[in-house]
Amino acid sequence: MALEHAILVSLLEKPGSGYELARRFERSIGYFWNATHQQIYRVLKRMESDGWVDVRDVPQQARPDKKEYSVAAVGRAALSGWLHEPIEPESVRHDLAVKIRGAAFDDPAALIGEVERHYQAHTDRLAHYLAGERRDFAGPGAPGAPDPGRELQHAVLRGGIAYERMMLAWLDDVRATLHRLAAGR
Amino acid sequence: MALEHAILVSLLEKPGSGYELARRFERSIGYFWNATHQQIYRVLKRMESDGWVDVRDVPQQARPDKKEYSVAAVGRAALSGWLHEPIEPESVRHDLAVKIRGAAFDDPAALIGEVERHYQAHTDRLAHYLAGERRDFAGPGAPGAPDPGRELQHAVLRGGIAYERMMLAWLDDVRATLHRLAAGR
DNA sequence: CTTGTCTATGCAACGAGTTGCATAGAAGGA
DNA sequence: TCCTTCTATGCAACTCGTTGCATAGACAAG
Repeated sequence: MALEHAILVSLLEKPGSGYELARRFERSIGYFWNATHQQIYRVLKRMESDGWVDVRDVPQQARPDKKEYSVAAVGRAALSGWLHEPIEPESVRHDLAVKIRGAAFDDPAALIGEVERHYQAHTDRLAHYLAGERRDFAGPGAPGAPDPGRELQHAVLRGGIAYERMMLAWLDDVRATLHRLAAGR
Repeated sequence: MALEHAILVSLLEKPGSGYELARRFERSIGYFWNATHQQIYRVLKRMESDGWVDVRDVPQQARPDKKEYSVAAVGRAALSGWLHEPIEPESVRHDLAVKIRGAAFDDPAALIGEVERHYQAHTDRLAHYLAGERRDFAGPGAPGAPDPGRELQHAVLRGGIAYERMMLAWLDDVRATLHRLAAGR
């Protein structure tokens, strides 16, 4: 399991509450790792009792008080340990691929709308990534030594961009295939 | 949940036992959907009691008897229903992306070996896909009307190939970034 | 001759992840 | 004024998925 490690990374980048983490997972981080607030709260509790994170009560006006979490030494060590052990071939789950193969036993043309919806969703996501890239990684970076955090975040973002572009090309291919099958019946 | 639907598609393509399904999930299908034999057996039980699949006892010599499952009318209808309802933005989980961002708080250079291992794994997978493509989709196809099943399986395979190529390019990019960071310290 | 692998199915226990619900004050729109 | 949304945390119940183990005959390698 790596949700705890994803949380550690996110908290190292910037400490925050469970709620804030959930929002980050919805936005930036959620594009390569997602989790609901329930999961995050539960895991944070465990991480706290294991001494991986420290908590600090932050009173607020005009909104509920929050608990701000930050990474403790033990958590940093745990992350380091995880980083040094190999991980394996991520298990993939592409619902759409199952649907496409399933369409052979149903009406292939009925999938065209679905594929177009996905095309649109990936177009939006790509635009969002590109906007983020322009915003955060436009200039040549600060003078002097490169900031590893910034460089690595950019590398992950470039992966997201490459993924979306690949998906768009493939979805276009799939759409053409579905049209061809619909025409040739 | 769509494991049941993945099983339906696989059984429509070819009826088989739980064991055989598990092997298919390890091989071809498993590249875009994975499941262990336990999960498959449990889900098959439920699908059977729901009338989605039919079972047939097949005695064998020199090996244990098996139960061959095939899709029943109810299962076909269930699949059709699922195919017609929209599915949503697959939740992605890229352990490696978490590791890369985490490396900023540890030693980036220590990740180079890991990235190279993944590069090798994706290279192997790409070779496997390409071999499958040559084997199954080399010729111009049977004369006359195109076979939807064949066409759609090929479209999914092209997706796998595009994915692996994208991953290889990105991993190369990541490796270069890590080298750059390791040098500039 | 023993050990290991392959086929084939399954139970039990656990951990991961989802869904529904509850609370509660502040702010903004119909 | 009422309804919804946002912030913030959490419980309870459930389903999904993984891991370890068990059985058992056939066959191949050491």
